[in-house]
Order: sequence, then C-alpha cells, then structure tokens
Amino acid sequence: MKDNNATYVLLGLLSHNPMTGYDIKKSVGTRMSYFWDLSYGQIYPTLKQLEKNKLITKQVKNNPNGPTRKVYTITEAGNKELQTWLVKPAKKEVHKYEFLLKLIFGDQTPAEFNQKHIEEFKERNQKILQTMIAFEENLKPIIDQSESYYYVFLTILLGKNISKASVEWADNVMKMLQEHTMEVKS
Amino acid sequence: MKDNNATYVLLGLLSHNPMTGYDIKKSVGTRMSYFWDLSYGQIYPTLKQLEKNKLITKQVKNNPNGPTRKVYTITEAGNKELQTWLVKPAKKEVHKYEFLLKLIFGDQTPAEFNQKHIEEFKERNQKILQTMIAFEENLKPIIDQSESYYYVFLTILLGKNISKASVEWADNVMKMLQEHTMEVKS
DNA sequence: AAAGCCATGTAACCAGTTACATGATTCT
DNA sequence: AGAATCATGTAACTGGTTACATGGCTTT
Repeated sequence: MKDNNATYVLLGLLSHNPMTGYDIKKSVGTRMSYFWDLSYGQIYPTLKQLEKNKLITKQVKNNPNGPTRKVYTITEAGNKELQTWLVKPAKKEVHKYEFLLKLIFGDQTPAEFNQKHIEEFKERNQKILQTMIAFEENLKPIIDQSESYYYVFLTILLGKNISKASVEWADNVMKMLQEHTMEVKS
Repeated sequence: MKDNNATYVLLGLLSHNPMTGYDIKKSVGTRMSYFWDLSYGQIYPTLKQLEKNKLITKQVKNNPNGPTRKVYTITEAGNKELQTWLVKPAKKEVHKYEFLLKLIFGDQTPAEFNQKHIEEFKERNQKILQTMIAFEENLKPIIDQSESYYYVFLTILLGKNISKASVEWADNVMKMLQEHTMEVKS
C-alpha cells in the first residue's frame, strides 16, 4: 500500500460518507481549498488502488441522468489504516510563494511591477478571506450537530487568520514601497 | 530553455553575485527559507542547462583546501531572461499543511493526538518567527546599502506576519479544544 | 446555441526528493 | 575520534499536472 497523502485524504473523506471520485474532488475543492489540492489524475488511480487493497469497496450505481456513478465506502481495514496515520507526527508545511520569488529580485525591475505582484497577492488573499468567513458563518450554526464539523471549523480559522495577515502585509508594504520609491528617485 | 521556477531562482541569485551551486543552496536555505526550497538534485542539472543555453558562464576555480569550485556568472542574455520573467504575473500560492489534513479528520482519533499536532505546528512556527525576527534585525541597519536588501526585507516581513498569525491561531484553538473536549465528555 | 456541470478515466509529462558516491578540511 | 562543513554530481523514484477522450443533462 502506498503511503502518500492523497491516500489519506480519500480515506479521511470516505470515513464520513460514501462518495464518488467526483464528490471527493468537490469536497477537497471546498473544505480543504485553503491547504490542499487533488486532481482527478491522482484521485481515480488512488481509488482503484485502495479498492485493490481492500481499504474501500465500490458500488456501481446506474444513474438515469448521466454517466454511471461509482460510490466508494471505507472498510474496517481502511479505518484502521487512517487511524494509524492520524497519530503519526505531521511533516512540516510546504509553501510555494511564486510572487515572493519575483519580489525578492525586485531590484532588477521597475517598481510598478513589484507593486503589481503585491496587489495581485492581496486580491487573491482577500478572496480567500471572504471564502473563509463565509464558511465560518455557514458552520457556526451547525457546529454542534457533528463532531466532524468542529474540526473543519478549526482549519477554516487558520485559513482566515493567515489570509487576513497576508492582506495586512500587502497594505503595509504597498505604503512602504511608495515612500521608498520616492526616496530612491529624489 | 525550460521555464520552471528553479531556473529563475538561479538567475535571480546570480544577478546579484557570481556563485557556486553550493553557495546557491545556502542562499536559498536562508533568505528564501520561508517560501521556497531547492535541492542539489535541482540545482546542479539546472546550472548545467543554463550554461548550455548561454544564460550563465562557468569559471572553474582551483581550491587548495577542498574540491574544485565552479563559479557561475550571469550573462546579458541571462539578465534579459530574468527580467522577462519578473514582469509576468505570478501563479497563485501553493500550500501543503499536512497537519491540517490530520486535524480536519480529528473526529476519528482521540483528542490528545489533535492537540499534539497543533503543539508541533506552533513550535515549528515559533522557530520560523524567531528566525524571521533575527533576519529583520540583521537587515535593518544595512537596508540602505543596497536596493536588493530592501526587497529581501519585504519578503521577511511576510514570513514574520504569517508565522505570528499561525502561533496565535495555535494558542486560540488549543484553548477552544480543551473546552470542547470537556463539553463533549460531560 | 453555448456554457457549464455531472462523471468517468488515461498517458505523457514535469517537478522535486532521496539515496548514493567521493573525499578533504575544520571544528568540537 | 567524530561530527560538521565544504563541494561536486547522478539515478531512480515519487508526487502531481495537464491534456486528452467521451458524452449526456441543465442552465442561461
């Protein structure tokens, strides 16, 4: 059995509800959008492999309006595998900020381009912040209905805090850069 | 010519000073540690390829105490290539928070493990925060000596803000989780 | 009519990691 | 004596993306 994160995302999601590959993609794209991503190119082969290893089972459901749905359910063995992984220490976070790679070489380009990168970063983070706030509001009233909502809520809060800090940084350095550019020119 | 980020990290660093592959690794590991990483497995083949494409040149320097050093210098064509890339919009940020992947499935495991993951996340971020503050203090007095220091400084500030927000989040949710665990038990 | 969603999947590619190989010097 | 640093590099592997292929249903 392969021991990559894609495997455990699928097991984790299926530990709550039986789902199709398509459902999984949507689920990751919403509740995990801030901190994880999976493509179909990972999802479908991983499902196949999990089934082969008896960590999940498949039910083929005929769908009158559209293609056949393949609904996957976690097995006892699958749940055990998930729990074994859950207690192991997590690897450290990986970040790829391409815009910082451009900004750190900002002395090699006119100031306007650096400002553009910062503006765009700010916009991306404002969007994320709004999404996180919306998720937060949606979850608040139902948080006591299921223990699993509570943990989703905690992860949403981190996304909210970090995107907020990012927007604040962008506002600050935009001001700093404007003053700096004037100083350098004079 | 390949158009991956590793290429531009090397060009960007070499646009400031001629360097060896080893120097580049160290440089990335300090000033970019928060938001980027490169392994020798990427650096050496990329240097070779950049040289073949005449974006950098190599000088082999005999080193009395140790192996031969190969010092690379950026060419005019290399600088142009870098500048072309600098003005193009950056791709959106990519994050991989493995611990959130474990926390979001926190209902599947005893509370103590969730708290462990949060504690460890907090510790990682406290370390980063301290590093960023140290960089900030080191840069402040020399920031007017070179335009390039200024941009490094801006990137350091983002690392500082985000790791600070992360530590604060950890403190908050630890308290929340402790209360929540007591409620659920009662 | 066109765009977008539902739903499946594969193949080729690109990015990035890890383990290995080599070996001298310097610090503790 | 042993660990760390200096310094080079490759090969095999794993992780992850993108483009392609198919095709019906629903919304604008």
